[in-house]
Amino acid sequence: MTDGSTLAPRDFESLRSLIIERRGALPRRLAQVAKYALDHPDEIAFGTAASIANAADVQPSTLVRFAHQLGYEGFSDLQKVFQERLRDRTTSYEDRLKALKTIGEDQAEEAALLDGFLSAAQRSLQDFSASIDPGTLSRAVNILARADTIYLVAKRRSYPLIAHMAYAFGKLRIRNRLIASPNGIDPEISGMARKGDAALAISFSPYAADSINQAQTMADAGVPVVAITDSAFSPLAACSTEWLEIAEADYAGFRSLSASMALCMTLPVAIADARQRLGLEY
Amino acid sequence: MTDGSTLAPRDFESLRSLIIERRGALPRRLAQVAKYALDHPDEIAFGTAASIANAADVQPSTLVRFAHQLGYEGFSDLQKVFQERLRDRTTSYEDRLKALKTIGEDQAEEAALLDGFLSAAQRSLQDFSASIDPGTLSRAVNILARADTIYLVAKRRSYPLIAHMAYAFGKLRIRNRLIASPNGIDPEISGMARKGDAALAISFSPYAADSINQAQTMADAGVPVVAITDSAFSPLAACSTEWLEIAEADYAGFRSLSASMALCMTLPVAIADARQRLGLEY
DNA sequence: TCCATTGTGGAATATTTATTTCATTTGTGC
DNA sequence: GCACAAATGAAATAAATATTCCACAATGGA
Repeated sequence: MTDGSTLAPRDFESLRSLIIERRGALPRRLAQVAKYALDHPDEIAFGTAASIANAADVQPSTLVRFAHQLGYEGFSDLQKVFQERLRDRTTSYEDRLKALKTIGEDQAEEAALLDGFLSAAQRSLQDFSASIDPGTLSRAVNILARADTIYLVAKRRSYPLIAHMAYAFGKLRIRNRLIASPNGIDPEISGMARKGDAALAISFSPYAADSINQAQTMADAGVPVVAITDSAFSPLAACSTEWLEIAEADYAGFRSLSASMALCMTLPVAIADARQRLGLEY
Repeated sequence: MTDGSTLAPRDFESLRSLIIERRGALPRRLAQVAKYALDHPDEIAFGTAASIANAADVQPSTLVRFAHQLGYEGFSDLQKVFQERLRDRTTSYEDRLKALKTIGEDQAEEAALLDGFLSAAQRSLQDFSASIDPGTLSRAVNILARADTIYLVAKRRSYPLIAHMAYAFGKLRIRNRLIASPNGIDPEISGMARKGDAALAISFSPYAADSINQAQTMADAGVPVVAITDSAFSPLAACSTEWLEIAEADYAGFRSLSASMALCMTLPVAIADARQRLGLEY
């Protein structure tokens, strides 16, 4: 049954090549399945043998034969490859891994790590790009564009993000106040926010208590809070006026910041744009 | 079983809202499933009741109850909604642009900006991944791994990067000193570096004079300097022992930080690894 | 503190789904 | 046109997966 000489590909791209290569030599029904599989990979990933067989106008048993022909244990085994493709619809791991093999032992260690972080970053970008809701983003920008002063809250892991925003806001001449005092007066600073201002808070699990407190303080004072966080159940989402969700991929125990960073670059520019459009100048 | 008053949502977004809305009123295990479902939608789409139950640390029957609670006929019915979400997930640029066209005028503005920053980030990652030299990276890690204290230099645009490194080094218990004093004693701090220490400096064009000076000071004191910069002609490259080149793509006047950030995540982990491998403990 | 109600784990059951088997058909070389 | 091998369809079987059921635990009100 299984074609001993050929190992079944475990990634979609190799499988694709294999199918294209074999296609000509395949009997009628199997060729029909081959065509269908390449034309409707999503169907293969989600469908059942019966539903796919029906859609491709063959018998379920033909699907199993097709899988065997390519060296898989069965149809389910083949199907997994199609599913993987959707799971990490992102980076072609192969190219990367192949590249890694060509360099020396000792160097490979570091390169592999870098690779891990690069692909986590890539994954984050892709996921975020697919999940962002333009309406929420638009409303968030609108809130911040109308603020007199924007108070910036983020600690620990999120701090680099807000540090960048403080920089960008500065360059764009947008009045802002970073709540990160070396002398411990953060609560007092957040206490200065008043109606007409707005706050931008960033916090990911495990949420820094200080961030939550400061955001809450400002929310209580009637200051609209825009939050960037990683879950609908984040305490930050609870006290915010609008919140943007980002789920970053992680690697080696550190979560990527790339998607968040892209968002943090967007906001200042979008706010500056909105102000110009609305004729708001501060 | 089925809650007659509520119709089960047939699209992911509605379902998502429904889950968020109901979450508070749900019993413990069901709430646990709710959280897991929103945090790992892909798992729900592809997994089996058993595998998901295991991952979410509940019983399969709980999944069925959860589905019933929301008005579905069973878990499989609920799962379909999660699958649909992936089926028509648009990933290609064209689809994305189409999507942009279908959303409102005002919202498109912000979405387009975000899209620009996201793709600049992606480009940076790709370019960097292709251009990095594993040998240089390896040597840089080696220098830093042997340092007693690592002095960190970066201002302005590069500051978020070094801020992250200070965080990561801290978590990994790697002694470091961030040269960013609120009271203006940066020159004095960089003067403290001595043989046995090392410096890590980041600067991109236009190079901040302070960064260059401080790096130079330490280099003069015989401290090895690892630099991250954007050109072979950077003044930072001139005074460094090893330097890593990163050319970030830019958009709307702001350069991406994603590739640099990935590198900045890699270094601390790589250094910690190298120390363990070499038996160096500080 | 007790009872009633709701929630939960785990095993039993039902259902769906993949796989194998086998009789029949189709194609190919002689 | 015959014999043989390969391919195919359809049904039987095996495996997997979802669902239900029930005993027990936790919770909240009297």
